[in-house]
This record gives sequence, C-alpha cells and structure tokens, in this order.
Amino acid sequence: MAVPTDRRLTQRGEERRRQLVDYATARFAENGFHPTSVAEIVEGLGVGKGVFYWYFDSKEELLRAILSDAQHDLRRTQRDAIADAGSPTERIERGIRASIEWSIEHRDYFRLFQFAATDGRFSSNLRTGEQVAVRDAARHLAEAMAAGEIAAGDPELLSHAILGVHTHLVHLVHRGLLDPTPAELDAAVSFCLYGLLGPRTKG
Amino acid sequence: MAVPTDRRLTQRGEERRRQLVDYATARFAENGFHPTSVAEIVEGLGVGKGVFYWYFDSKEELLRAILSDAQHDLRRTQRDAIADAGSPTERIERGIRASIEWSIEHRDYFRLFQFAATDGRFSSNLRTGEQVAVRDAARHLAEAMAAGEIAAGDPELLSHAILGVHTHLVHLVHRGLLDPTPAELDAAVSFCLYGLLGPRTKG
DNA sequence: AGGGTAGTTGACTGAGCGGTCAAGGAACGC
DNA sequence: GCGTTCCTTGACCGCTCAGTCAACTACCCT
Repeated sequence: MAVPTDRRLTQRGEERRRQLVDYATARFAENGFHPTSVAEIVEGLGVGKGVFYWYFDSKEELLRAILSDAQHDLRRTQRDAIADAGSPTERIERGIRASIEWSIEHRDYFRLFQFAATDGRFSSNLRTGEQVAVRDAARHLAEAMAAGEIAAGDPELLSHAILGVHTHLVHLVHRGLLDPTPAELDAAVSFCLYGLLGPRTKG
Repeated sequence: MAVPTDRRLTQRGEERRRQLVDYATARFAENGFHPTSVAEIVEGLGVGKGVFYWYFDSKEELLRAILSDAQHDLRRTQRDAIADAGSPTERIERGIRASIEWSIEHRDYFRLFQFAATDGRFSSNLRTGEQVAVRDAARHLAEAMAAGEIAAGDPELLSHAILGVHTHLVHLVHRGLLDPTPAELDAAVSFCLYGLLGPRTKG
C-alpha cells in the first residue's frame, strides 16, 4: 500500500521512476497539476496504472518529490555560482544571475514553483527552500551593508524584493515577451543593484 | 443552455449573482479553483445546483467574470490614485503605492490573479489587463526619463521589474511575513525608485 | 385575477477521477 | 532449475465531478 521511503530500486526501477518524474513534470507544467490525471501519465508512457503506485503513494506525493528535486538543484546551482566571488556585492550579483539563468533554463520547474505557491497543499514545501535562499541572500546583503557597499536597510525585505524582480522577469522570458539577452539581464540586475544602493552622496 | 450575455436580471437576480460571485471568489481563493466544486458553492449558499447554471455557463466562465471584475476595480483605483499627481515620478510612486495597497486589501483577488497566471486557460485573461497597466506605467517612466528625473532605460522592462517587486512583497504580507507598515512600504517604494534612478553623478 | 417571465429545485447522467489488487512476468542469486 | 524479490498489468471500485432538465415557485405587469 504505502511505498516505503527506503525501497531499494534496481537500475530498471530507477529508470522507470525517472521516466515517471520527467514525464509528469512536463505534463504538470504544461497542463496544470489538477487537470493532469494519473491515467494520462501512465498512458503517455505506455505502462499500466499500477506502475505509478509502485513508485508513488499519490499524485500529490509525486509533485512534492518533483518540487524537492527542483529546489535542491536550484540551491546547488546557486552555491556553485557564488563559490568563488570576492565581495558580498559580487556574491549578490552572481546569485541573482545564476537564479535567473537557472529559472530560464528550467522552465517546467519554474512553472511548478509558481503553481505550488498558489496551492495551500504545496506552498509549505516551497517555504522552507525559499526561506533558506532568502536568509542566505540576506546574509550577503547584511555583509555588504556592513562593508558600506550598499545602503542600510532590512536585508530580508530587500532579498525578497530582488526575488520579486527575478521571478517576474523570468515569467516574461517564458511568455516570450522578453529576450534573455545579456543586455536585458544587465538592466534587471542593475535595477536591483541601484535599488540596493539607495541614496548616495556620490556615484 | 447558454446564458445570454444580455440577460435582464431583476434586483433579486442581481443579488443572487453577487452572492455566487462573492462566495465563489472566497472559496476559489481559499481552496483553489480546481479543488472547489460547483456543488460546494451552491451548498455553501444553500441553493440548488440549477441556480449556478442559471447565471453562469460553467465554472470557468465564473472565474473569468471574477477576474474581469477584479481587473477593472484595480484599474479604476490606479487611475484615481494618479489623477492629481504633478510630475511623472510622482505618478509612478502613487501608482506603485495604490497597487500595493489595493493588492493587500483585496487578498482574494490577488490570489486568484496569482493562480490564473499559472493556468493556460486563464492567463490570457490577465495578459490584456497587465499589458494595459504596464504600458501605462511605461509611459510615465518614459516621461520621467525625458524630464531627466530618472535614468534612461527600457520603460517596459522597468515597469515589469516594479510589478515584480510589488507582487512579491504583497505575497509576503498575505503570508504574514511582512507587516504593511508605512516604513516597510516606503522601503519597497524606495528600492524601486532608486533602481530606476540608476547611476548618478550626484544624489 | 391571471398570465408571463425570472428564478429555483434536486434528482439524474455519463464521464472521469484517484487509488486498489490479484495475478503474472522478468531478473537475479543460488 | 528454483525460489525470491522486483516490477508490471489492467480490470475494477467507490466516488465525485460538471453539467442537464422537467417540474415548480415567486414575482411583476396589466
């Protein structure tokens, strides 16, 4: 009945699970979570329905697994991006760029994040990850403030503001309303950085 | 079968329709569009199922009507807010503030916008309204640029960036992670304005 | 009063849903 | 070859869903 969390999968099993996750990710992102049925997923892969329930307890659990995978992937990408940055400000800028690029590349994940944020059944799964990322960014902002690189302010609030810009612009790119050219990305990053910079006596 | 678009409603009819719209808005926002059934709506109001289909062709059409109402309300609020502003920059600032305040006040509408943006069946309904609002804001930005009040840049891109900040911060307020105090709003508006201001030789 | 229209009822339909399960096949260690 | 575990099948279950409709009531106009 319940799928044990520690089930040992053979290679065949791993591959099948991957297929399910990948195909479901694409369908959920394209057609929406609720409108996509389990029947549609297994039929799309040409397998029996029991296969689905061999690997997952429910459709909900599958989405949670997808979201978790995506969050870990994003986080790893961010960590790698800021690893060899010198100053706090540089870490912030690289973090912003890496997040935007990842979100553009992983369109399906991004859409699922957007959906999950609107559904009480899944939004809690996002919060932890978002909180970690925001706290992280806020730490860099606080350092930059201490170093006098940017204006003083609430680091978490500003992190969220940046996240808002990032999210919305990626949305535009996915909708085809914005070409993700270096110039456009620079403009977005610049908006954020000058927003952080705040009032200055000299620039 | 189909509800005529020009059906004459008596006062009683208008009130019933209002009840349906209001109750459905609350349920859709709270529980999600797909998980909320027509049965749940009519039972919540203590009426028969036929009532629903007397006023609306489908659950989808009802959501579309709600979204349309909400967009018109927001737009009216924005227009009123910037009516008596002197400079382009002041119009921008008042527009931002009015949008944030409206979104905080109309939590249900805001959540439905968020959901609709993730669902291909409804996102087209939002686009027109968003485009109008963005074009409008972009016009003020262009004027401000021409007047030398802010740095040159792509007005539409910057409008979207502001919209992104607005959206994300309102989200935070609704999640209880941010108190919408004047100071917090000022910080958000300031982030946007300095982002717009961009590089300056003097401030 | 009476006739028309606006509004209402709730049982009903047919389809589709998420999820189950007994049975059977494939891979692997022995 | 044989037993065990891993995996797969697809008919099936109970239920809920969006949407229908014939019969009915409330209201308004004359």
